[in-house]
Amino acid sequence: MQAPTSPVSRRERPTKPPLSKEAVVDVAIALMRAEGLDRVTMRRVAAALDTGPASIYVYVASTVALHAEVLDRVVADLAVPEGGAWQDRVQQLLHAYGALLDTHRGLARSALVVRPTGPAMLGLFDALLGLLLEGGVEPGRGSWCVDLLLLVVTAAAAEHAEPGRDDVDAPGEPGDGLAAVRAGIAASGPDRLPHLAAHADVALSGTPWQRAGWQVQAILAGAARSPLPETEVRP
Amino acid sequence: MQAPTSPVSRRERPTKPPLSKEAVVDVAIALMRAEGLDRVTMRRVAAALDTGPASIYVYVASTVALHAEVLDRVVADLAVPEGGAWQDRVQQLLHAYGALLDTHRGLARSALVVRPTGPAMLGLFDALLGLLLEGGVEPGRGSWCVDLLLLVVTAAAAEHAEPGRDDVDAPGEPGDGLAAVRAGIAASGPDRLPHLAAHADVALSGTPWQRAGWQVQAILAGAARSPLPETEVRP
DNA sequence: ACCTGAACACCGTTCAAGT
DNA sequence: ACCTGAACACCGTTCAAGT
Repeated sequence: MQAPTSPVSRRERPTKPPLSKEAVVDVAIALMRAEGLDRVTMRRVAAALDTGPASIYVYVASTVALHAEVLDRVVADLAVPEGGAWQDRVQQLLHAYGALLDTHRGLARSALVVRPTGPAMLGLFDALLGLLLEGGVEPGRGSWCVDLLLLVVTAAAAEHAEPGRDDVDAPGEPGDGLAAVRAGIAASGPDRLPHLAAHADVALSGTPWQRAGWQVQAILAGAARSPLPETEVRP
Repeated sequence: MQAPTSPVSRRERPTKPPLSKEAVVDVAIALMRAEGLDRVTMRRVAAALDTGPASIYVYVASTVALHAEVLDRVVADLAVPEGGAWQDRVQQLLHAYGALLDTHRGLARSALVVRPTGPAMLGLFDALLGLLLEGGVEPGRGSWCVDLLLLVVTAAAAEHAEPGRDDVDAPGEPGDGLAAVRAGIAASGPDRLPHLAAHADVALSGTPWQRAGWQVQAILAGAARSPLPETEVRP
C-alpha cells in the first residue's frame, strides 16, 4: 500500500537534476503532497534528488527551515478577496488560509510551531492588517489581532487534521480527541469537574471550523473594545 | 558542559527500581527539569530506569502520550485563585498556567501540539469555565472561549521560549523571530507590505506576554458580544 | 503472563575528503 | 571553491525470546 522509496525518482528526471533552493523546495512540496509534511525529511528530499543529505544543507539551513519554506511557497497562492465588507473579507481570507493548511497533510501542525517569516506569510499578515485598518482598528491593536486570528485558524486546522493519520478513520482510538475528552470527563466525575460535566454536550459541540469561526467573530468584536496597554513601542 | 548520559542514574537509586507508570513519569519530569522536554525520549527514560526502551511501552503508549502525562502532572499543581472579580481570577489562573509552561523548557511547544485530556488539564478547563459562568457567560460560548484562552497562553509561552535554546541568547541568529520579521519586512519593501512597513514599530512592539495579556482581554470582551452559530449540540 | 534484548527502520547534522 | 560520502549520535516502535 506504500509507494516505493522515491516518489520523485530518476524515472521522472532522467537527466542530472540542476540542484538549487528552488529545486529542493519543489521536491519537498511534491513529497508533502504525496506523503504529508512529517515525511519530508532532509534524507528523503536528498534521495529524491539523487544525492546525499549533506547537499541539502547548502540550500536550506535545517529541517524546520525547509518546512517553513514549504509553508511560505504554498501560502503564496492565496489571493486577497476584493469585494464586500472588511469583516467578510477577513473571514474569507482566513477561511482560504485554513483550507490551504487543511489540504496539505502535516502543514498545519508545522505552521503552529514555526512562526514563519517568509515573504508570502508576511504578505498574508499585511493583507489582514490592511483589512483591519480599513475597518478603523488602530494599528497596534490590529497587529496583535492579526497574530491571534492566524493562530486560531492554524490551531483549528491542526486539530482538524488530528484523527485518521494514514487510515480512513479510527473511532475511539487514540487521536480521537473528542472521545478522549468525553472519557476523561466521565473518569473524573461531576465532583471534580462540575461545570464540564453539567455542560459536556454544549462544551464538546461543533467542529474545529465552527469553533474557529465563532472565535474569529469574538476576536473581531473584542478587538474594537480593548485598549492597548501602556507599552506600545520599544526601541 | 554536558552532563553524563543518565542524569537520574543508578547512583541515585542503588536498589532495583519498582517500575510503574508513576515511576516512569517521575523520571520523565526529572529529565525534563534537567534538559528540557525534547530530550525526554523513551530511550533516555528507559536508560534512567536501567532497562530497555521496550519496557516503557508497558506503561505509556507512545512518546507523545508520555509528554502529555508530564504536562498533566505539572498542571496538577495549579491552584484556582479565590478572591476578586471573575475576570481577575481568570487572568491570574491563565498567568499561573503560562508561568508553569514557561519554567519547564519545551513544555509549551508540546502543549501547543497535543490537545491534552488528562484529569489536571480538564480540571484547569473546568475551573476557567466555572469562572466564565460566574461572569454570566453562556456555557457554549464559555467553552469555546476557554479553548481560545488556553491556546493564546500556550502559544505565548511557546513563542517566549523561542530564542536561546541552550545558550544565553543569540541576537540576530535564527530563532530570533523578531529580527527575522524585521528583516523580512525590509527585504519585501513597503510596496509589497504597505501596512506592515508603515506600522512596523507598533506591530512588533511588546513581549509575547504583553501581547497575550491584551489578547485575553480582547477575547473576554468579545465573548460576551458574539452569539453562537445555529449548530449547538451534536448527537 | 509479564517483561525486555535486540533488531528494524529510520532520523538530523557535521566534517573530512574528494572533484 | 564547491559539493558530498560516510560517519556520528541519536530516534520510535515492535516482536520474538526469555524469566
